[in-house]
Amino acid sequence: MDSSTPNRQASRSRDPERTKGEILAAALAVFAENGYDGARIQQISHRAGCNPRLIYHYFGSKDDLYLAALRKIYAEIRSREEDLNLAALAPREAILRLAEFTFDFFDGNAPFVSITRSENLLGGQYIRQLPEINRLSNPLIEKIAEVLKRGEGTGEIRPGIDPMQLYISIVALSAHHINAAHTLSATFGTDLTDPKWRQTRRAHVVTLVAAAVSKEKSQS
Amino acid sequence: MDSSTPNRQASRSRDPERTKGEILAAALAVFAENGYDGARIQQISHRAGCNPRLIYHYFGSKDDLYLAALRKIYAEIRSREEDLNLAALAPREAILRLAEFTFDFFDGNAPFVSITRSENLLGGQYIRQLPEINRLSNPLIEKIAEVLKRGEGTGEIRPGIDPMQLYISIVALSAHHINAAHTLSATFGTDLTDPKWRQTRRAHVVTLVAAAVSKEKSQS
DNA sequence: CAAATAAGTAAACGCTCGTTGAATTATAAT
DNA sequence: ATTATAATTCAACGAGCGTTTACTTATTTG
Repeated sequence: MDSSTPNRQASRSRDPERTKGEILAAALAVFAENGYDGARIQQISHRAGCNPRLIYHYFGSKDDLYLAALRKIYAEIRSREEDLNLAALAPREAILRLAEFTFDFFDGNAPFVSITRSENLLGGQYIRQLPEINRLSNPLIEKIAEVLKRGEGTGEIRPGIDPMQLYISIVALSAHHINAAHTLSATFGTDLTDPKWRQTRRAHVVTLVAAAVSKEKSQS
Repeated sequence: MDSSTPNRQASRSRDPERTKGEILAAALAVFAENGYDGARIQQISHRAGCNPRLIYHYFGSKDDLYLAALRKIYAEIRSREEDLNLAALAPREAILRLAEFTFDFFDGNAPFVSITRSENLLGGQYIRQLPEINRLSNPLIEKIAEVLKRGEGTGEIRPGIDPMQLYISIVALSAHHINAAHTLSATFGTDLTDPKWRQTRRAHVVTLVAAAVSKEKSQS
């Protein structure tokens, strides 16, 4: 009706895909900043610039939205993982490249680290509903195993290193100072979020990994 | 016993110290299991076997109770830290002992790991109110620095290792598989909470730290 | 013993938040 | 245009939870 123009704010243009995407992106940010329990539906909808009702229209519930966010960040990791071409590198170089890649990935993806933290706080009850994550992660371990085996053959790499243990160690060294940045910063009186500190940390981690996998020269 | 002297013998129904202690212990467990937001006052009081009102009677608010729990777990770490006598050990042995100690400490203190996780999720807003934690942690770094310096002198330890970076690495290697047990278990299809796996992990971490700090034999 | 004080209880208030019913408006098809 | 469909909005419900008021009961003190 043109007789009574509603004076309310101009309504959103209709673009379900964009709205859906904006909700998911906002959810990712809010869940990352506040965790599952701390995140507010209102906050997410506000950040997405939409009505709270739309979240239920498109995603059903807070749980399902969280699941979608979880699925998204792991999909992103998966796609990045494929960029790694470990088989084409010399064994020792491959491990170092993996360490650098992993460090930089976490360093530039605070939401991933945060949501992972939240999910672990919840006892993994949501990630357990996403069986595809397991299927997509095993190939990486196999690639690492292949690199280690190759390195043992050439004598570059100390034998007996378990690929999954090594990868978890690389993840640990790359993620924990982000995961526990606030408590560690308070504990040691140093700002672990400072880019300079992160740079120093990166060098330390790479050096440590290099020393850990390199074969020692005939310890007598 | 003199009947006129105030006797501290506990009466079943009235024992403020015991009640206070039970509330704090219950709070620790519940905060650890559910995080700050997920923890329920009712749940804590039920676990403590007391009326919810008593939590406010003794601690004031949920925030203050959480602060008390946070203070308690760090006090426990502090007291255990003192058991370490790094200066009395050979440099390389001292580092390995520190790694073992740290690993075992986290392995046996799930509440500490969990509450630390919760605190980081909250942006460190509570630990920032406990400045004593910093004062009590710096001595450890200084001890590590002394050990590393000594090790450089004897040639046992590779020069140039930063003590805080090393300690954070040890913490990372010891804590991350606990912190992220659920997501990593789901990701790799392996139960990281299994005691056998933890045993394997322990050996891997110690070996890795040993290789990382040991001086390489004249790499040309 | 009587008064004072502290421990412990019962019940509800007020607010927040996830969620939903139902109306409204824009877009697409007939 | 008319109709159908789906996107969007509005307002409110109902449950849960931190917190508080007011009360009861035990212990201590003079």
